[in-house]
Amino acid sequence: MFLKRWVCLSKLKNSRNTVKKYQEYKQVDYPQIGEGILQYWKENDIFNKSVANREGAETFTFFEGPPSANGTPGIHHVMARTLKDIFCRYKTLKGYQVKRKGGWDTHGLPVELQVEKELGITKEDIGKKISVEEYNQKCRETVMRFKNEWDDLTEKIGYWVDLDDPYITFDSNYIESLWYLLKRFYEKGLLYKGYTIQPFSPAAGTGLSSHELNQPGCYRDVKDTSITAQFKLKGQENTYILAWTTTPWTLPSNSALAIGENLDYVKVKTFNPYTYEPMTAILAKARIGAYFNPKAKELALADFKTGDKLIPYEVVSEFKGKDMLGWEYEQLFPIPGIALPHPAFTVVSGDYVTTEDGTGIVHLAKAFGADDFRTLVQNNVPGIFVKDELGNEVPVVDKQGKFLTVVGEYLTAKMKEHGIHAHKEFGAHDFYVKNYTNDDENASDYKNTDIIISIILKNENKAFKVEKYEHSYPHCWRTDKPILYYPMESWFIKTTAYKDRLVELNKTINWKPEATGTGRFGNWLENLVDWNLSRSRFWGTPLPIWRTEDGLEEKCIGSIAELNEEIANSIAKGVMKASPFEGKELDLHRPYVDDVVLVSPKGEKMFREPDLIDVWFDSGAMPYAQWHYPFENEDIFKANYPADYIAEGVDQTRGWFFTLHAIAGMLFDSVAFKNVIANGLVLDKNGNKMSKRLGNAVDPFKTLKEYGPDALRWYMLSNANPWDNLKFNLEGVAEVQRRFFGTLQNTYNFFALYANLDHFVYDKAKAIAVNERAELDQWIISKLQTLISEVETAMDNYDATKATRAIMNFTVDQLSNWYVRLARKRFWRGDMNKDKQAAYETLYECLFSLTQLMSSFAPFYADWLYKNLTASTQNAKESVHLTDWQHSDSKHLNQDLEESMDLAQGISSLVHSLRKNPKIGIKVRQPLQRILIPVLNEKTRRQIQHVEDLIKSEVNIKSVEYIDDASDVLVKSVKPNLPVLGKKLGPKMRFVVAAINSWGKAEIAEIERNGKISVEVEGEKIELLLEEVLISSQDIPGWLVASDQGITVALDVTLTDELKQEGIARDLVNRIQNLRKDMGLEVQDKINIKVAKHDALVDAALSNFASYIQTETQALTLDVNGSISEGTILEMDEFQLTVKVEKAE
RNA sequence: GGGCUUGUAGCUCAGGUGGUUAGAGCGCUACACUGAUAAUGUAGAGGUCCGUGGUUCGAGUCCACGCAGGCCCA
Repeated sequence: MFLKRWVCLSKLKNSRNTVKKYQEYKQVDYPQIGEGILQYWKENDIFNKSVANREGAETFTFFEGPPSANGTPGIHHVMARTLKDIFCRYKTLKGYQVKRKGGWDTHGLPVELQVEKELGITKEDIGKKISVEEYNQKCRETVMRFKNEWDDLTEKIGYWVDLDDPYITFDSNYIESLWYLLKRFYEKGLLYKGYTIQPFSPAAGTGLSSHELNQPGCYRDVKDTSITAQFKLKGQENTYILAWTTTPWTLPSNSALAIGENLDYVKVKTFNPYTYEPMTAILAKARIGAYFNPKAKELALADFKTGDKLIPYEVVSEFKGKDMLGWEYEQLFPIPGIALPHPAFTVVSGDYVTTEDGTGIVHLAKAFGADDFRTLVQNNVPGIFVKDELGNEVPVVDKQGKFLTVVGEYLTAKMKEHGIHAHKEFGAHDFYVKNYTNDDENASDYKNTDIIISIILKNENKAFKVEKYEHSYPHCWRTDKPILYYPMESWFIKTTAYKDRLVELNKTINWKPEATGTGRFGNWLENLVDWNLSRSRFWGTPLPIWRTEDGLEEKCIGSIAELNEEIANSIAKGVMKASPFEGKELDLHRPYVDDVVLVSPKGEKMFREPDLIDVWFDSGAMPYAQWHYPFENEDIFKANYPADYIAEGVDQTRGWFFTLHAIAGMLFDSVAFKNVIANGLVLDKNGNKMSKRLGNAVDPFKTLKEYGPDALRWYMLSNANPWDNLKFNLEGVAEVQRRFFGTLQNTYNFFALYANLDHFVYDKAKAIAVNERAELDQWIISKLQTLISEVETAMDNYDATKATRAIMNFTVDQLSNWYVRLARKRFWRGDMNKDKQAAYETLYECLFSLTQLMSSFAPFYADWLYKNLTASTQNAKESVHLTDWQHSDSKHLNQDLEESMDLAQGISSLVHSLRKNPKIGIKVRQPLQRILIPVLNEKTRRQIQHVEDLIKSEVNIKSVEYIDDASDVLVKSVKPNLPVLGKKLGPKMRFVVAAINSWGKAEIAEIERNGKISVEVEGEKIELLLEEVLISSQDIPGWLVASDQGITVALDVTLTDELKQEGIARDLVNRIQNLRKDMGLEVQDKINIKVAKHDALVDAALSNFASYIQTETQALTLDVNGSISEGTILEMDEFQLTVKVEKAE
């Protein structure tokens, strides 16, 4: 239905015979408006024009954070994409050229996992059951599977971005740019190979991703042997630091202890509970209760006898953690051949140390914990490693989860020494750290490595407490065995080297909300660790580093040309027979790059490091790679770097936001973006995360079909700040549609209806000057100027919520509810005259301005309305999106008038409220004589007088009277001006306030007369000045009074005969209008009225107000007769009236 | 476990620098309007401002500690 109208509208422009210049709509179908306008944009190439129009203008740069098209888009993508869109549209209106290149994120684990699932394979099968070539081909197909859905959504929600020429991260040109950047890192010495502690499954022989570790059921409660070990302080007799661990097998690898600098620690004199040797223990003060029985507190140390159950203890000193820094202790397991130089075996600081459990002192083993590793690296403390056959440093536990021989021999010797017997004979190669051998744990005398270590420590006076401890520990989802944290080789970008600069650059970025920049992102930068680039996968950007087998020679390739040169060289030297790219399209992915074997300067074969790089590097490099910089488009790149604006979900803080920032800061010494909005999540209406599994996900396509794009966008922006989570509720979308779009549409229809009747067509050149228009017109125009600057300020500050709310408030409350309602009669009464023209022009100008103000947020509806309004306008722009931003015109701003109108609105509201008072109950149609307004200053009186007529007609009263100081009916009240008095009086406030509140007429008169008054408080005299109190009028004796916000109004409720007559006349008009409507008369039809005589009052009303009744009802005659045949009986409030209404011929 | 964040009416949200009676929209109740009419208006009811302690003459607002939800990281 709408489409037909749309066609009509398009024809309208060319049809000279059409009477209606402004299309009227009985109903609007918002989804169809969306579709119709989208079609119009496509046919007329509006998006491209909006960019091309600004050729040569200053650029506003936006970077698109690439989504991945391997899944269907959800409702939260509408949020993210809307947010991106609005500022680009706004800046375009403001005159900037805004190029927006779309992009696709195509690599990474999610794609690979999806393909594995679909093919029913695991990572191990790749290269065996399926070739890497086939597998990657499958990934390439999968990753763009839902591109059409994405493009469809992008268009339907009106996100203007270049979808025809997007950047794609798997593209060879894109990868070439990545290689260029990687090489720059490499040349600066910022790309290096090192270790990182990662979850590792010895049973499966593979590392595990954090994704795999977060699978449900991976963390399980298990009982492990826990030890509180004693680390003997060097040079002190029998003094031990206590440290607790749930992984005793890591104790031989201990090389430092960590404390919390601000925690309190104590030295406690006591006895070892296993050997009963006297000792001094060091632990956190807060943990005393966990290690010592309070019942033993009263016991004397001297009374202790070997074997006593209760062990006495005595705190002998107390100190802060930072006092312990640098303390040295003896190695717990002095295994022959494993010694370490200073500062090994010392106390260091760890910010993660708590007193929640353990001793408040944490044992550190560099190879087996990420925190441990980081802390020891930061403190330059070496870890326990031994050299393998190749001379590489390896941990004392191998990749099968078994202690190396050197430890195994030590442990077997200790077992013999202490006579420890187990369920089997232990050889030097039998010490598996977790039960990876599947020994029967129920076998008699079963002992695992942890238990054997415990016994040795107990016997050697090195264990203070050994017990089973239940905790949650991750397990491998494939083998069900507990995982180990184990050092794995990895390539890193040395972000720590640029930490300070990155922090500094971040301070120049405008974050919305600010806290994300200073807090979440700022803290992340402050605690920066090197960026682990390596991923052991198949589908991704290969690391362009080739190495000789001994690792002594290395090459980093920075371009395709360089690669080809090296290949040629390799072929020339006879290492390779032919290039793997010979005769086919260049593809830098695996497996082809792995087939490239280069040759080193020394003539050695060089193989590519098998790692892929973190996909976040792909997207973080988009400012450069999207333009294939530096190989192409250097000029475009330079004009569009850094970005003025980006927006993504807050979950990207450590993802895209960081990688953009790191690459820009480290290689270009620049920020990558100047303004950023980190938007929150879209939750369901109950605040739960949306998920397809739970079935609470909202389908964006369905929602668009039902509500159209504009209401959806508007709702998302206006309901809450985008950086807060949004509880998405369809009822909210419906509300926005009803309240905002519905009201606006009604206002437009009202305009169109009457404009067409009056043949009004807006012509800017002929418009009446604003200062010659009615007060009401000047007021709404002034309000409009205020609105324009509000929207502008909000948008310049990246605050779309404020902008949309301001527009909504203006449209609904000011324009529709106040302006149109009060000006209504001007539109329908009489023939075209200057006042009427001014009303049309004013309303038109407001609507027209609104189309531009709202166009960024509701691009379809705004353009549709714009086109309706400009269908008859000469030389109108094709689209509101091609217009130039209107600026707030200060000469139309009238603060005084706006204040007047506020008073009018406030006073009207008070009178309405009085009329509704149950004691009075006089409806608005019944005129009343007067209201009384106390005014304490001239300004207020003048401002009210200004809008007196409005008030009178709005609340149907005859006159407004003012009472002031001169009048003795005025009763004033006084209250303290707290902010002013508070500063002056401080604690004495209470008494002074009480005094002021007790004041009567006399005191108020005194302070008004003298400008000051003296009060006695607690025997002290205090002088109060006039400006320290607030005087208002709140009561008029004998009148019905209402007051609010400093305005007081009294209503005269006396009904004279004349007022009653007018009330009757108005009632009659009302009933006759209903009759007219029932009879199906047109607005312009004339009638004749006959009324039966009733009583003196009614008859008088009819004769006195005859002309009023006739004008209002368009009656040519009004006869009052004794009786009427076939009349209609009208139900008046208190009586019945017989009338006969006939259409006049 | 850590960092950040949110908590105000049944629901969604406003509430610069502390100030007397904490606001709006929706919903609800009542009324009005009936020539914007599948529209509209007005009024009313509805609140231990998550809790506890503290600072202050005075705390929704500032501080501390909790509780509950969320995101990210371990």
